Amino acid sequence: MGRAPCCDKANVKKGPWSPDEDTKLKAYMEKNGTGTRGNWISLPQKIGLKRCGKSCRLRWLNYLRPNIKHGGFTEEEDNLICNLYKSIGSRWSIIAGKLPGRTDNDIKNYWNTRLKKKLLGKQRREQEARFNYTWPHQPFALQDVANPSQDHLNEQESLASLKVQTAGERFSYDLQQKKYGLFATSKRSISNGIFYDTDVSFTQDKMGENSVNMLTSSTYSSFLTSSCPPMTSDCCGVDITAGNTFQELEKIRVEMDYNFPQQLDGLENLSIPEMVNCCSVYPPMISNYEAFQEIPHDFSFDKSSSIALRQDHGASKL
DNA sequence: AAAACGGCCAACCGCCAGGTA
DNA sequence: CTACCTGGCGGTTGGCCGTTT
Repeated sequence: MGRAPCCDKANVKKGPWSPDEDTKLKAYMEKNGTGTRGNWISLPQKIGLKRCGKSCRLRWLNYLRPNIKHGGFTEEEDNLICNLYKSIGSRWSIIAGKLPGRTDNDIKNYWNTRLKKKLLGKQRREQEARFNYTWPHQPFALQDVANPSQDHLNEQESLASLKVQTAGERFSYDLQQKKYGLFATSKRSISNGIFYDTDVSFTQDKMGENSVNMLTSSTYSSFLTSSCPPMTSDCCGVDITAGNTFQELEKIRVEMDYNFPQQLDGLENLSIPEMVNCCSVYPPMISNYEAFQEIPHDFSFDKSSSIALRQDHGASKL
């Protein structure tokens, strides 16, 4: 049983507001203000609008109220939004609070349609300059688990024995987006030179009874070191991040394609090696704000092996 | 010329926290 | 204390419109 609707949906107008409706709402608000609790719900009836109270509130706050600015974001505003997003994420109302005359909705739209791309492009250029490396062209970072010194084996020859050594952050549950599928890593931390991607990939309650169960995993720890055991999980399943073979990943991808076709984020057309390549090093193709965080500065990129290394811990390849 | 595509943005949806009866 | 209600919020949708094919 769902919760009761806030208004009678059948008798409520939806869609764009007419000038007449705007005039009525504006006149009332300028005369009375929002006042006390309960005003929005009862307001449409008072002024003869066939609108939901929440719709009136939104229209007033985002469009009709005085001193609202639309469009024409300045460079200063761009920088402020980017910096705030990096530090607090998608807290649009708080960000809007720092930008007089801007609404959270406007800022959200502006971020999603323009600023995100702008910032990502800038970050990518900076990182390419820093590593003197062009991101999309790195070869796969593979390792023969039985013989760790043998990087770059031909995956066609021994695919089954090759394990994905790279980040795998595409396969995760995005805590920000609350979505399953191929998304940026949910949380990354570094300890003793080892990266940990905390990925809640699939859980039983969301997957449904006919789906495979996959679990919370701590990526690199699973085979790079025994000192950091994988995180525990209350459901058993398959670790779909680092440590999986390509064949295992391919199987998972097919499952995901079937169960979550909307959420593959464009990667469904890539081969598994391409997908892994896509997310093997920063910057991943992001969907949440953590991907905009600074790369730790003790991080370098080994162009010969295309593996990211922490400078003080060369043995801990990623 | 028209169909397809993609960007933009207003508006909607549903969840949640906090206030109130 | 608790159930209910409202406002606030972030994510998402859908329609409009300009551009490309």
